[in-house]
Amino acid sequence: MRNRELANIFIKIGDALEFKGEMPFKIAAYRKAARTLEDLTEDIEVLWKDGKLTSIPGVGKGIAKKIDEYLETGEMKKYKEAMEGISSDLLELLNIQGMGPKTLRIAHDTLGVSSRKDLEKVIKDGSLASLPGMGEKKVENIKKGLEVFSAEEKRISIGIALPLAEEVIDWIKQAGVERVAPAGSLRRMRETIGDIDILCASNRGGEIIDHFTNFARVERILAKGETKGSIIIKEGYQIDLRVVPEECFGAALQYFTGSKPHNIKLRSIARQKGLKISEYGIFKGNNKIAGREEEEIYSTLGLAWIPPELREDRGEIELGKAPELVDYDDIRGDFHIHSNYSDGVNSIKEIAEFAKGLGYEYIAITDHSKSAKYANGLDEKRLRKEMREIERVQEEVGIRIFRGTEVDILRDGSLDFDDNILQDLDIVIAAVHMFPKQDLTDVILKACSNPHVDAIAHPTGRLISRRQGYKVNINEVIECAASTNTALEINCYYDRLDLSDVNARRAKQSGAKIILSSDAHNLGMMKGMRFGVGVARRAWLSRSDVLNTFSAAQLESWLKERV
DNA sequence: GCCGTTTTCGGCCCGACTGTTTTCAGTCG
Repeated sequence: MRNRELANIFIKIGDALEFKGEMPFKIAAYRKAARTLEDLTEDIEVLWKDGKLTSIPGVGKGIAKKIDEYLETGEMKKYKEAMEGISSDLLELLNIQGMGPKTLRIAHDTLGVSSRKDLEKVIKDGSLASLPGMGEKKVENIKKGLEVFSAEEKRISIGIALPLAEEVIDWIKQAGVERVAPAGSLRRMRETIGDIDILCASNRGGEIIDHFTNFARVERILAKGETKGSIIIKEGYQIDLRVVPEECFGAALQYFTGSKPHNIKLRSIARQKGLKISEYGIFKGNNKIAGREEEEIYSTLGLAWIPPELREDRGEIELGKAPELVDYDDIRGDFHIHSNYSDGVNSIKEIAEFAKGLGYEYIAITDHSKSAKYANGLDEKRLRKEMREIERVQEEVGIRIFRGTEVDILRDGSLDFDDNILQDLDIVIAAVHMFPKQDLTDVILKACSNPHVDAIAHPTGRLISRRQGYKVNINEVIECAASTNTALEINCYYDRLDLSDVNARRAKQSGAKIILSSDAHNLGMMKGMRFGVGVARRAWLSRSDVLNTFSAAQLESWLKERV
């Protein structure tokens, strides 16, 4: 899979051309192609071999030819040409807030700035401020931007951002406003969030913003005006609040939810109809014809309302109607929970009662297997004991509990338990818990092909905040899962969200079933399911793709039939 | 460089804000 590799090349070409002052639309074309490639569920090499490159949106004759050249020869003339006299260190500087292509160009040409160090130097010695069009304040902004830039990229997991946003929304509501909502990538349920965007309807902007900036954990107030406030809280996250009049709320919500490519496409549709969209509404000439409700924005353009999770310009607009997506209310159970038999903190009974309180029809208890020493993994004897306890609790609490295990996949692809005990369990999820340098694709494929394995847990092993995951060709795993009718897990723990939305969408297209699992080690973690639902929706999964929407009886027959 | 109920050329989303200017360019979302 070389999609990302090609996407990165086109991103660099875009940056390089921007630096060189090339036509903006050409630059946008490369970036659009890059983005499409990143999101593409098909393998670019397959499309290439089939001669279907130009069927990819944003890929025309020109870019197709460049992809062809690159896949054929490993090189791309256009890339070399664009990068002539330009280093990656230099292009990196374009990511600094306040530093655009024009500013970088002039700093490079007149002061020889081509790296972060150079930039720091010309800020310090005042030469940057002396350039035409520059001044002290601009330099100060770039300096601040450089500080943020240096502090590593800081995106927050949705699992941290969403509860935080809800806390802030509660605070804003105390100022006596009704309509307050998250916007931006948070509302689109992206896996990670840059800044937290919140939108509010009121005619008392200044007053609301004032109240907002008095939030308990404010560290610094960045901006405080009549319509917009911006704070940084103690944890280091930026939160922006915008206040608009009630009659603009829908338009503003649509606008600030984005994504940018989605909005661009909507606006071009509006333009074709002789309309104009802004965050204040849809206008025909000077007449506002929509804006209070978000649905109006879409319906005025002749479209059905589109769920925020889909708004990425990945075909959701052309579709004409919203696809049926799995919803949090559809979730009837949880497939991956640890009890105090291994490394969880709660008893099976506590878990069962809590699950019942969540409205679940069933859960699976899946403690670690014996090799997972660090997690107090169960040997066969303890697992048998646990199975008996599960049966008792099931009777007592009155919720279906599947007797399960999260069995370790060992280095040679064999499982940590033998068939004798696996066949006595209701559900077996298998997982890798090691991080060797070697590629684990074959190891996972072997486990996936084992008829006793019903699902592969956290298939790539990534942790959003701190590790990439093991070396694995996830597309091969997806294909294998589809062909062996083995489910793939979306692990809903906020720092995993593994599968990612892109991989989950690939899984759907391959026909693999998906399970959502909290991987809970305590009761609170069981509520993390909603983050995984976000991933599933972003992956366009419908109810029939997700086993958690099945009834207990349907599941039992699925588990029986798949072997 | 892409693309097509204004089609194979001539368009390509829109507005706010900022800081530098003295009417606007650059940057951002």
